Amino acid sequence: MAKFYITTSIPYVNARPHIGHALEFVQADAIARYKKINGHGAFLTTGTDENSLKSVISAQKLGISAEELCRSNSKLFKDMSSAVGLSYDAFVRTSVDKEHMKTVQEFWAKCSESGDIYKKKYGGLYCVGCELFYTEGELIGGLCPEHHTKPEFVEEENYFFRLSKYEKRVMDAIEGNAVQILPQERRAEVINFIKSGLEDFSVSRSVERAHGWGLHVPGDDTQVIYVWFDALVSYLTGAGFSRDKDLFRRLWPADIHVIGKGIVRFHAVYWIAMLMSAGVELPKSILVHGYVTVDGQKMSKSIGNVVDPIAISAKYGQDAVRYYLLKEISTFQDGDFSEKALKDALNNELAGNLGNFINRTFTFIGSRMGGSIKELEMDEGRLVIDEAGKIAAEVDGLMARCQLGMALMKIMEISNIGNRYLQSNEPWKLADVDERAAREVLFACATLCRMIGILVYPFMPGAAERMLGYIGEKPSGYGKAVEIPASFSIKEHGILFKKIE
RNA sequence: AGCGAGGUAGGGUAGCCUGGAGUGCCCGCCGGGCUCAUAACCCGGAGAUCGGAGGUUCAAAUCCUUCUCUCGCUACCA
Repeated sequence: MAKFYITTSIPYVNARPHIGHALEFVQADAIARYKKINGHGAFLTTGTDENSLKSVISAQKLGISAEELCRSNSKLFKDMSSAVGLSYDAFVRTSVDKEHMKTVQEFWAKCSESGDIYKKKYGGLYCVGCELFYTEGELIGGLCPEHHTKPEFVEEENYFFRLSKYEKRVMDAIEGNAVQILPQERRAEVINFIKSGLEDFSVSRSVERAHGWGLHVPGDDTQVIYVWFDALVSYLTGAGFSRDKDLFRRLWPADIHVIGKGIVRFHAVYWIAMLMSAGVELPKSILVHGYVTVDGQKMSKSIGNVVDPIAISAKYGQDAVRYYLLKEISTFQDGDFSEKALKDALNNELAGNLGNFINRTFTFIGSRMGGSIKELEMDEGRLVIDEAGKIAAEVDGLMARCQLGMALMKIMEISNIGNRYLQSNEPWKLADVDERAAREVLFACATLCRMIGILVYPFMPGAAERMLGYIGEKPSGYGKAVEIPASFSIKEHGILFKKIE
């Protein structure tokens, strides 16, 4: 049975979800839905990363327990998932999910059995205020960039992971595209990084330094597992690593990890080596998106321009937000979010162009054709359908390469073709002179509407379902998009996208 | 500093690999048309020395060299 396993990264819970998180969720979801609808039995895992020291510190600042902070913020991420329509199959909460804890410890044990985990003294410049180690380069004038105090040298015995041992094998996996990294620039970055040599890294912290928060190292109560080691393993947890061996065998290896550019190394180097060590198959690809600015500025609390995806979805609708994120923001590069641009996209492109095309077609069939229309010999209509069909094929090709924005742009072209076709043939005039010719135009337009509905489903599932519902259909595989139905019978239809303001 | 990516009309992009009239798309702007439709839609127009300079070529946004500017990565940091 075909399968497709896809993951999002699991966000930290020390802050609320922002539009950047939404971008990643929506990208992953669009790919997952595309696969699902085309018969690939997609399975999507997401979750929240809760075992970080930052959870404790943020909770302290708020005067609540870490458990409470994790619970409430994790819920916000779940809320955001429904707000943007992320159709996940597993949601891993790393601090409460028993399966996850079990998986992490099993995974740790496997790496340990391979002889890749050992104890070593680790010393570094430690800022008591931040409760973090800093590298020389991060300090400003030898002082902590946050607190402007001089960090002290602290030594601690930690467990280390033998990353160095896997240098060559990781390089081979990346260079040989056993693990494919998209886009190419990121792949080059990773290769460059590996070339500079891989050093072992610390995979545990003392319980004191972690404030007792986090998962214990198996057989050592004085140490907790480093958050990265823990968070990455959530991908296995979601797939059923220790819960359901059959499921795991079917799902793993992951087909795509969708991540942000800031965490490429952890996935493309650390994670790959960890999996090698544990004797688990490698993920097939890693899709790296960029960061989102807001009105041209970096999002930050101090500027106060952090965009809340839940609120924005409530205001403009899930489909419009998904449309904007997927089309206006490049799949791979940084992009900008502005509420004005979102509103313009909704009003002009979704309502004006797409929604209006659907509406004028179906309304006309309703008022002049008695609500239904049968296939007939077509001449120009056939050409128009073929032209749109070519675009549909291109969309499929773009999706296969995860070119989401381009694919969506192509779909919108079909709506353009439809509007143009209507305008140049004027069926509202034609119907009085040549009823058959008018029917041909409308039949072709209805075919385009259906095509759009099927193609657009991964991007805007809600709108697609409504669109197809007007003709009594449900979303289906892309192969069906180019079929020409024997007839259309228009059910009641409403306004697909309402303009705002 | 090293490595990587990029600089195309007011803004955002595609085209570059596999040279062939600046070719396309979205937003914005100007003019016209239409009235089936969500004051939507359609057509036309203005606006670019395709970052600068050299070179290869009958021909360069596209290939080569160089300069310049922007951005990313350079280890324990979501």
